Amino acid sequence: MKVSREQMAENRRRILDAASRLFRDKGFDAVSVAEVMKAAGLTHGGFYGHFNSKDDLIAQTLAHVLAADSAGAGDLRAYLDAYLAPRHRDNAAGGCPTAGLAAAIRHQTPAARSAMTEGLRSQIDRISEALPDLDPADRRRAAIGSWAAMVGAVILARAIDDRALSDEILEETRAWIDAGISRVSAS
Amino acid sequence: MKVSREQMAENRRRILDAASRLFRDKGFDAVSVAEVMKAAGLTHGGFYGHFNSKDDLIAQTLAHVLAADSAGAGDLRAYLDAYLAPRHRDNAAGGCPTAGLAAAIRHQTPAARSAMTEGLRSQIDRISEALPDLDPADRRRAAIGSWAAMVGAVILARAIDDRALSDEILEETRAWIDAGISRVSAS
DNA sequence: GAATAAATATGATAGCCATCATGTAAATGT
DNA sequence: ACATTTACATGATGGCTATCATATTTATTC
Repeated sequence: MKVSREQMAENRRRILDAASRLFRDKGFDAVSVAEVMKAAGLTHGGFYGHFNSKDDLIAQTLAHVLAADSAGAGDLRAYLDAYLAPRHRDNAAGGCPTAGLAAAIRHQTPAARSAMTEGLRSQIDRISEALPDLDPADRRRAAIGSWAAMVGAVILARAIDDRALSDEILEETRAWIDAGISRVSAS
Repeated sequence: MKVSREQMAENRRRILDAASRLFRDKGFDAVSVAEVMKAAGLTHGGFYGHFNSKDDLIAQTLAHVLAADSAGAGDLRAYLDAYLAPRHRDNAAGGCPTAGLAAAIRHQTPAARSAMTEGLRSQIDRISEALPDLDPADRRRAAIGSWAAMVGAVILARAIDDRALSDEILEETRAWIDAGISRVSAS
């Protein structure tokens, strides 16, 4: 049955939100279109009224979730603490989309890669701005190196089955980044 | 037709090698059993004489490739330079299995996760040993932080479609790690 | 060297999933 | 109010793929 304009807009948002969580949780391939629609409270039939294909959904979901991710790095230390924490590691569905999806984007369409590119660019800028006032080149370097370590650490921590080692990866990476940032601020 | 013992052993090796390259290149889901067998010069029929399932192949391939990966970190600076290089980024099929597969292991069987855990453990030890002689705790921290950044940087560099930004991610991460290691050695 | 065992080939099968076709009912515009 | 549009539901369909069944051919064993 037909629904109102606003209802349709809300449905679209629900689909994107559901897809975002499911993709982060299980990966692009392990989530079916029907599963996403069901999680959004609909059936699979209406899907192609909103998106051209599953690939299109993936690209739009990425743009959606990477844009929403814009919050965060105001207080860098607090962001670091929350990011490199067991709670974040254990909450992929609600966690950072970059940590959850970046590795899979290599195998996606150009539109998806493009969304990731813009998301990464703004994330680097955001972290850079949160760093202490110094030589812009040093800030950018620290932002890139720190972000790579954050994403890598969460990916590694999620990949292994040894809780103690996983916790250690998070904590030592946190301390390592912390020391690196202090080094920059102190120079 | 039946083949000799040694032929069978070589076939098994060929299957694992082919699987290793294909999985790194395209991901676990995008590679079919038949594709692996064909790349190994066989047909799909013989597969279940070597492995119990595709999941079994994945777990054994991981153990195989992570063990073979043992080389590397003798000269840490050289390893870093080669790892965080466009050539490595562009050669996923022949590159580091951790960078190529770690993120996907979250969705695999316990056996696969276990193989990854041991691989990560020994990689951290290897990097740690290659670091300058200092407080063991500092060495371990530097090894973990550096490895997280290396893996993260290659994953990010592969995810985006802007060559210049991708190159920058690699180079700045390299410089950032380099500075971090120097800091440890100098302390 | 005959008999047996076994590795691989060829050829199903069954299930999942993206996508399409069609029906239906409610919203929108006049 | 009526006609029309349209968002979504239900119900195919075709392709892919993991896995299994059976045949074939050759190593291994006695």
